[in-house]
Amino acid sequence: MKFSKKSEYALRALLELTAQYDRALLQRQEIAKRQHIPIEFLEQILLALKNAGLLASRRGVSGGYSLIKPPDEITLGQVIRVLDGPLAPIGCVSKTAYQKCSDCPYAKKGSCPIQDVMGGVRNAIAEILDNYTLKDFAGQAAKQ
Amino acid sequence: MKFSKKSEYALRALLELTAQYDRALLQRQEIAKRQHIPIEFLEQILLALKNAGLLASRRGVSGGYSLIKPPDEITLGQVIRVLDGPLAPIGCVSKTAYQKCSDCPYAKKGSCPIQDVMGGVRNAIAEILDNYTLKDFAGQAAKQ
DNA sequence: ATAAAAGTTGACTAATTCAGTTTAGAATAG
DNA sequence: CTATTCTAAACTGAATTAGTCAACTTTTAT
Repeated sequence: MKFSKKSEYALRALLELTAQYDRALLQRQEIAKRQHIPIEFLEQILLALKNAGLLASRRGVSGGYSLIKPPDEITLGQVIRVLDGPLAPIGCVSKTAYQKCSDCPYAKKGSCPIQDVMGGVRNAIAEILDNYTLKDFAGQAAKQ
Repeated sequence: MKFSKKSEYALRALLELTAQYDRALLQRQEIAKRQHIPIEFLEQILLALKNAGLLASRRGVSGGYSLIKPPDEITLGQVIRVLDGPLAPIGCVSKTAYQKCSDCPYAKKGSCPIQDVMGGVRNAIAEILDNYTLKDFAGQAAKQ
């Protein structure tokens, strides 16, 4: 029931990119240095975020990465789903990646006690992460 | 961010043991058959639950397993921690198994934006699972 | 034009975890 | 005694995690 290092690094990298929003591009070297993230691993993460439509990048001498949308339009839920997949603790209660359970004896019946409680858990998690934006997130960091 | 099969099977097995509470012992064979769980894998799980002090067992001809406490004194949170470890999505916000983060640049400062939000997530999950007992859980199943 | 900086892509790997199997042993009822 | 049932631990194959490495391609300052 843990988030991966990828998600954690992604959030830390986005903290830097949020602080830099509307200013110059930020290079992966700089992000890696400030957040102590192995640069080659960070690369993979930034690429995934780019492919998910959250970041823009420019190559060449003064290239780098930037947020493609304002920080208050990107939620932590979006970010984590890119790196770690669905938030739901079991497949059969996921809203973004539902998977029916094959071997569960309650699957055929009207309802399932596990689904009931795990559905509640997934909603509680999503309620927080889908309503918490990078702006909120970086606001916390800036207050220090 | 998923629970393991072990946790799921454990909950399903405990559903059977709860229904059987205060009656004869229930054998792993029977549990495996009713819940479609591979019996050798189920064994491991029952053993873990026993070692955690949730089940009693007796060997021999009419042996089997039973709950060691009334169903309303066992929470899903307890069960899941036995099989999957702490509920917290990252180590540094766990209450039952805190681990300080080594490489995070916020670790030394007063507070960390990741800890703030992930602490909220951990509390939301624990709020549900630590207040939901096997009795509640099996009550859902019985209503079908 | 060209070299250097920077991002892109994909393959690779070591360690760990997951899900399950196998084997051997110990307790108990009849 | 012996069949039944739990106990315990080692083992395995597949998948995932957390990186690393090498070989590009693109951009742009000079």
